[in-house]
Amino acid sequence: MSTDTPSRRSTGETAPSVNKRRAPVMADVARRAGVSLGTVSNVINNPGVVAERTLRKVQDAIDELGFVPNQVARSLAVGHANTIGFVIVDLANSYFVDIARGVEELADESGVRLLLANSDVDLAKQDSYLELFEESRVSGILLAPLDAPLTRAEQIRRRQMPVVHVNWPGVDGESCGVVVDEELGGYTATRHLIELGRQRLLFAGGPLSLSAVASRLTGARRAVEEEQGRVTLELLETDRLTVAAGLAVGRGIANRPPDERPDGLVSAADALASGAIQTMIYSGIEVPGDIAVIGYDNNHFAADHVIPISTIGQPGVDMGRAAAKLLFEEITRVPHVHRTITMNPELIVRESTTGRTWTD
Amino acid sequence: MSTDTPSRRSTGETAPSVNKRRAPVMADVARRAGVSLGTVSNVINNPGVVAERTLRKVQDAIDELGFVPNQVARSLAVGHANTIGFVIVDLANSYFVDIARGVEELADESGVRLLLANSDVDLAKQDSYLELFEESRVSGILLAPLDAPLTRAEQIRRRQMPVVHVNWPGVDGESCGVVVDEELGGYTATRHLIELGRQRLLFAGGPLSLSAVASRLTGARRAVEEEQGRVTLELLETDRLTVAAGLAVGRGIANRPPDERPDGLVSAADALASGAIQTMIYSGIEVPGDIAVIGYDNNHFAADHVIPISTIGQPGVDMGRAAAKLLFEEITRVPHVHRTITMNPELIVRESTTGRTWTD
DNA sequence: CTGTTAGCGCATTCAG
DNA sequence: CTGAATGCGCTAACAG
Repeated sequence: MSTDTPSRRSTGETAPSVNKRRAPVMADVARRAGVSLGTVSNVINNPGVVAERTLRKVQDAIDELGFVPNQVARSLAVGHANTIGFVIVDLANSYFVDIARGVEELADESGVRLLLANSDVDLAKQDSYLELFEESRVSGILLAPLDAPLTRAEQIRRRQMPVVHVNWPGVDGESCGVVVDEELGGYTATRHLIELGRQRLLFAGGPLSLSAVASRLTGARRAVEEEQGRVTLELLETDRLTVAAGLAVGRGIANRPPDERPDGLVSAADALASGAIQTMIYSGIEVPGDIAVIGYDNNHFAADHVIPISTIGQPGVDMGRAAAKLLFEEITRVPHVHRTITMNPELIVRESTTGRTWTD
Repeated sequence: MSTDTPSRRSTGETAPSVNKRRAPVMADVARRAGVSLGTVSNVINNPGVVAERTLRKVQDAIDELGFVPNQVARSLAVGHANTIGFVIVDLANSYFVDIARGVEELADESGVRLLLANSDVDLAKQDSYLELFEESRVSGILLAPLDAPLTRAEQIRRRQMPVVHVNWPGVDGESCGVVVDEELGGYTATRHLIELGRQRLLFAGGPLSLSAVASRLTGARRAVEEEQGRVTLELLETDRLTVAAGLAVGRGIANRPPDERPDGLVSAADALASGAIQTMIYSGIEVPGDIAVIGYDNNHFAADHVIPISTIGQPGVDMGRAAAKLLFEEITRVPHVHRTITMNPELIVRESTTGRTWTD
């Protein structure tokens, strides 16, 4: 056995082609270690079953050759990949990144690899990635879908590939999903302001065609109705849930006569709240003195705002874990009825409602 | 040929086991269409070569069976996957999401699929995903690495797997990389304030151990030195590049006597600038009247700020495209010397330096 | 404990 | 243009 570099064949090649070093395969390792192919397979997948001495011999051969097992071949042989795929509607939204983090935690614990794909709010791309994952024979697929018919996902599910939805309830009785109780979030936010004594509330957010916004509004209305007329709720629908839209909301409020302004603002998103707060402060309105403001989403910047923003936090990481758990159940065929797990949002109280600010 | 549901065998099975519907494979399609396996393969990969009539027959069989080609088997047979992998240091940073978008654009155009993995600023995870991609025999790997030795990446590269770095220069002469000229960005930002007539500048950012921050500072110093004493530059190192740190910066400025305040603030990040602007406004300092502020990164919220923030934009999408292009060159063995592509940042002028605000 | 062998599902010759 | 045969690299029996 030659001890020189294994990367170069000693058969004087006459062909002008590049001496393209073929990646070493198991057979090469077996030959070099002087054992059979099956044994090499065992040291990789079943080390406990092979003799210490053999194991070391093979390990050395692997190291010397720089052998990297071919997952593709492995997957073909075992019939599935030890991998799950996650198609995400919008990677720019930290909420989904949190979910991905949760999924990954559980995947790690289960020794499963997680592959991500960003559909970027594009149905065609979403479908394309779903197909890629199906064709790649991943063990299962997680889908944080965009607001559109999920025919491709259903099709895939019908072909026996486990698909679990995140931030979407799933098809009743046919698939699993993990969602957060948006209505409860809207209720909780509004209730918080009411308990602080606010009585003239304004709900800002939109478009209402977004089911999340609509649910939050429903929750807000329920909280107000419970007060039997002691509290009013005004609705201001916005085009989007952005800081820019929030600036406009704040401007609108500032332009009213002081006694016609709300004393509490329920904002359907932190970005909106941020914009509103910024313009209101700029206009001399005290937050929360004159108007208490609560946001929604617990975006990263909410805590670091001039006036830290009270908000409703979504348990992204926990949702990801829950979704991954459901998926693993389906993958391992653990008997379970398809269900939708609804998680509770969390009230996070900061200065935009309670009044202590960094200036104190 | 029975026309009833293809999913159920008509051979009365006596086994109690679940009637586990095996996913249809090419052979099933071939049998159903009454052609051979090779022909089915052709209609999928080489439709032009097969007769119209045969093609339709096979297509129908595929549809009826719900056949989904097995990429794993395909990859094994052809020796590689039509896929590239992108290991991203931090998905929560929109800069990298932009890069990913650029990569995907080019991948789409090339008919290559893109798989993402989030290393989440964790070296172990970064290595783990690099291994996954190598074992999965992707065509090539893109790596936006964290600030640590890239031994695993080099190892992989040495095994003939193309690896291109993004936001990292690459190993000189051995690998390719795409970076942005941070020093030029710092220079451009500072030059902008100087051209607006500002003379007492403050550079805020840190920690300086971050090479990006250090380079931006170097650029800022160069711009000031060119003025030969007409302009001064003060340095305020921060712990982090967050809104919270920016609030502190603003507070520090506000607490000074007015005549000791800078008249221009070069902030190493938009988040920092945002915090500073918010506290300064809150304290009655005019922006940009008293102090012009420029940020860095062109984060999404910079444009939607109370006072829209002038900033230095990094061409994330273009960087992604450039990196993908380099990778494809390596994959297709287009002869090319390994090189580092340095892209130029872009000055984006908004109200925090020029003075028009939404209140006008 | 180790060696042998038969597929996994598909692409790709090469004949017909 | 179509069909039969061979192999991609590995796992999983099974036999030794």
